Amino acid sequence: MAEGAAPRVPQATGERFPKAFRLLQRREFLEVQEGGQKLPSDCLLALVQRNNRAHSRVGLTVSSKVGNAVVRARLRRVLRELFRKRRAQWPPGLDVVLVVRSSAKEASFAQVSRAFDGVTRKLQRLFPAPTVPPKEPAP
RNA sequence: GGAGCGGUCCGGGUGAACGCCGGCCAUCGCAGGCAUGGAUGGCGGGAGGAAAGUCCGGGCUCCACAGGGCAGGGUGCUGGCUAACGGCCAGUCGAGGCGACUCGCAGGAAAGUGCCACAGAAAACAGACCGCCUGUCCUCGCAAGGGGGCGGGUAAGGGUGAAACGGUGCGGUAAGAGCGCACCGCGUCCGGGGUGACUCGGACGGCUCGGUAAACCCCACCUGGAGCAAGAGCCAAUAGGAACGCGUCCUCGAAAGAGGACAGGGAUGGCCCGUCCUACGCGUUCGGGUUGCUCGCUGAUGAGGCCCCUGGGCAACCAGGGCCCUAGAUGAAUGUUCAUCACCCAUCCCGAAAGGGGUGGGGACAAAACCCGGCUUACAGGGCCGCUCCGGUU
RNA sequence: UGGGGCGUCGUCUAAUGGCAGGACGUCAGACUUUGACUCUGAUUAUCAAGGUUCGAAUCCUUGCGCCCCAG
Repeated sequence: MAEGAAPRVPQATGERFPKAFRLLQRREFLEVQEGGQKLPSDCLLALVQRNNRAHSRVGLTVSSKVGNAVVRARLRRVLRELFRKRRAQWPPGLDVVLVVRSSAKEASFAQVSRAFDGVTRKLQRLFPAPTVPPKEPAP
């Protein structure tokens, strides 16, 4: 697991959402879930941990208790859309796992959007804009 | 017009912006030790009728070859279709409905075993509680007759039960009984029809044969196991990995070796047989566990779709021709916003009505994960076709 | 996604096809000045819908829910 060996990352600005901005390995999820801070917000639960990258990455966890495949897919897509649009408001250099609670089963786009903004505010408060990378990476 | 039955089709359309996934082409000494991946641009593609449940069947892959018997499992009216099936088509029988039509795990209970609680006299080689009839004895009574004891006949009647040993009627009898007769049921035989399930007709028997096999079982047929996280390949360094040879005994032989016998372990889902391989250790040789990546992986060399022609078949389906089509992810791609049209609901306005317009709201079930054939279950709203019954009008 | 297992009072568990039992709970009463302990009584269940059977928790079919294993 070479942290500095990332391939060329596309433009970090704009509203694109390539795979480089996402958590893709079970390892990475477990690492954040073990050592990250918990930020609850309505139907969402965010787990945050610093990474040593120039950008933040997000991973989504929607268990089968939330609903059937259609409901889960809709929530995933809505959250990805929100991350794509609001990514610029997030502090850089973070790995975030968003866990969807079962209360989101009936939630509309507006409700999920409100919960997502709650996560954004908490992130901004915990990691103010001139973020200094930590001296040693998390274990 | 009303009520209903069956079949079949659809599952909102168009456009715009920003994104996502993969394909082809081009560019980039962009990343990595390699396998391989990434970025940017262009062009075209991107969920369902059930994609679901995972209830069956098959392809495909590996298990060394996929064999025989037993056990186990599955199916169960008949004939056909199919790669196969527990599926489909046609028919038979049974049940339901006035009918269109629907439903049925629908073989065997006279091969054997088990079970049939409670109630009831009796629950399976029947039996006798009450009752009915009757013989004899005692007794009461003038008598008719009554009561009791000991016997015999009976299975019509009673009550119990899910079920009581053929049913109904007539005759018959002391009372009764298939004891006799008629019809029905049952069984056997004969004849006709049908490939067959079965059916039609006749004769005879004379009632002997309860239910339960989604109880064991019998009969007929089918059946090896696991599953794409199967499996195959690639890569730097360190092996504990892999392959090959060597087991014991006997005979022949000087030896090399040849032949025969036997034991142990393992694979073949279980057991037996058969077949195949040889554990440990030693020697020789080859090379790579894990991580990661690629292929498998999306099909034009398809069990593909349409049902448009031709032929066969009642049909399912088959043969030939024609046309059409096919997402490929792997923390897992389809979302957000807007415009507009069509549909449904509520409400308001115009209008005699038909209808027109405004505002607000609504649109189900459910998302590929190797592929295919079925089954089952879920589903807002709608289109089309055929048929049945009832009522009205001409 | 694939494979496997299980559903009985509020909880943990029993029940050869024949009245669903027990323990811990809960409630009420008794005992006690009160409480605890103890005693007595009550309460409450076969995941759902069909089918087989005289009769189903049990057998069959379909559905629903939960759990486990495999990266």
